[in-house]
Amino acid sequence: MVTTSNPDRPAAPPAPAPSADASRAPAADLPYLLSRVERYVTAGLAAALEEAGGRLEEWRVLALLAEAPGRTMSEIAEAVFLPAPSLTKLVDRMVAANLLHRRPDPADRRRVLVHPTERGRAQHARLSEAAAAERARIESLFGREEAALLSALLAKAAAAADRC
Amino acid sequence: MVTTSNPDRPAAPPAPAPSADASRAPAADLPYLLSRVERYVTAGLAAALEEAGGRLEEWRVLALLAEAPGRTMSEIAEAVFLPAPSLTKLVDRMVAANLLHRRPDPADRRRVLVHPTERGRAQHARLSEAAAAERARIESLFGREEAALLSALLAKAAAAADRC
DNA sequence: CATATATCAGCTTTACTGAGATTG
DNA sequence: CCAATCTCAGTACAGCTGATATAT
Repeated sequence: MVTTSNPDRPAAPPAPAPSADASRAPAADLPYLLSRVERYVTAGLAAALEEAGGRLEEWRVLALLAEAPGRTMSEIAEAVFLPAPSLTKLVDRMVAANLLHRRPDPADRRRVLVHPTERGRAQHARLSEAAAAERARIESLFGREEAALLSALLAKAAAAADRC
Repeated sequence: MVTTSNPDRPAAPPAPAPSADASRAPAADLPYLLSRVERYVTAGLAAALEEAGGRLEEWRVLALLAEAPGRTMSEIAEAVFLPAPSLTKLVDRMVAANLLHRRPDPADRRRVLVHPTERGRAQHARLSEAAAAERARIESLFGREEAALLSALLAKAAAAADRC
């Protein structure tokens, strides 16, 4: 060990400061916890979808269009957390795979409306099974009531963020 | 093009299905809401830190080491959500900027223990001011009680995930 | 000898940026 | 003429994978 006369050791590694105010500690603040839980949940969902033969972003696009077909590229990009150029490439691939097709918006021909194909809907149904199973696993892990409360709080937070 | 008699139009774009069970809708499920709120909060935090002259990952490393200096690369990587090779490069840059220094672990010389320098601690203090201001903004936007409840639920969820 | 830690190196993917084309 | 939408091209950065060096 030697300890090398190092003055930088105010806390033990496993339990840093349980008595002090936890609002200062990175492990307890809201942004950090959000990132940590989001990473865990998203990684699990991505793994479940991968095992079912799809990708997370692909499933998000299909789920959005299953809910309401005919969205513009801008709307889709915002909803699936992708920058516009990245979404263009993703949709290119999904069109090539016969999961989507593009159609110019008759009301504003600058826009392109994206629709799922028959195969896209089938893929969405297949992937949604895997997603539902994973969601059930997460809810059971977190606790049904806690998960429901968490969703409600996050929905309120998202709405507040949308209002700016 | 050619309209091609396409039967793909089951729902209207603006209000898809307000009466049906919302558990199926992507906009209401836990993984999606987590990602959405996490993106918003993280983007705001990153912007605040950028304005204060730092980067998000850099601040996370400094905050972790302020709490408990002398962590290994593996521990840091896990805590700041970076793959090991990326963290190596980040620590390289921070060492070059005189924010950190590496020291071989005397107890296990495969390991490297990373410590903040004086300048690193000063940078951490500076960035933490910006982070605290942004956190206060978020808590006020979400509501103090809601934010506190959200943090508590996320902490429980993170603990459950850690237990596997 | 097998395992763990950290780094390196090559490849791939993605994001970012600014430009261009089309339409409103 | 200006703004908005989408796409494209070029650059830079990050991630992934496997390999390497060192130490346990």
